[in-house]
Amino acid sequence: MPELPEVETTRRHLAPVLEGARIVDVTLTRDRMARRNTRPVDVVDRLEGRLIGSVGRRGKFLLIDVEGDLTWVIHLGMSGRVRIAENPGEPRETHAHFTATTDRGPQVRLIDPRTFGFVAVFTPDELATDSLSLLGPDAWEDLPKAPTLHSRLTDRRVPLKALLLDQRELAGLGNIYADEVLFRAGVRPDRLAGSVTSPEVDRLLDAIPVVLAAGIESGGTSLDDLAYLLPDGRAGEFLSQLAVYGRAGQPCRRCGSAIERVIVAQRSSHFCPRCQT
DNA sequence: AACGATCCCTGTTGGC
DNA sequence: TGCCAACAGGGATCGT
Repeated sequence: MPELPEVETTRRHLAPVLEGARIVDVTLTRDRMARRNTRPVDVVDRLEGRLIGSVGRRGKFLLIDVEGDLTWVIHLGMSGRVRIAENPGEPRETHAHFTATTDRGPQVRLIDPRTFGFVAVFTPDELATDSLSLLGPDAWEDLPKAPTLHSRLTDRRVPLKALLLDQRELAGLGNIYADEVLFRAGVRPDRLAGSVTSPEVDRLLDAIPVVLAAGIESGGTSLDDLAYLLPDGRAGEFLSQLAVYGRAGQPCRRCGSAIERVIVAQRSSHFCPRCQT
């Protein structure tokens, strides 16, 4: 599941390929992938022939500056990945629904079997009215200070994990890294947000950059063959470092207790019953 | 307003 | 072996 570390890894691969390049051809073979634009054809028309500026990221969204005051948005959803084909002649992958060819040769492809991801090209007005504008601070670049986060938690009756997953509160954490952060902070995912103490807030804010840095350093988490891969086709290597996600029944790496799995906020959640309270 | 539930989509998995 | 229901989940949307 592409989360902040996977999207950041993708961004770092895309930047040298796209920045300063001109898009010479765009193909969209599945309209659903462009559903955020009023007309899917806008994605093609607004990219073709245009010069690309900086490749940025906010939360799990890639935000790419395009000549003409446009913003090219890519979201990977749950099964999306970017593939950089050095030669546009390379056979098109199954589920490669969108391609953009640069004047330098390489081709950027968006592959997404479940099509929960999307690609859009927004004018400033469209960007401002899209739900993108509701995104909270980026968990990597713009992590809030303890008093700010604590004030967002007080009086909230949702499970803490639900709040960590809410992209309007904090942008970037998904199901895997939320579980990993909660383990490192020693807090259960089903704890009510309003019950989190000051020391626990401090531990959460300490844990977030550590977990995200490790994920980025490893190139993200590739769960299986279907899942996320780096734009060069390699697998991310964070899977082997996961403390709790996907480890139900296995011994906690810290205390040896069996990792438990429960449903919180309609998502599978993994935690150590002894290390997390 | 806050919160929970449901839906979208399809490859994979597990039960019979 | 083959069939099929259940499952995975980010985010939008709807109901309470």
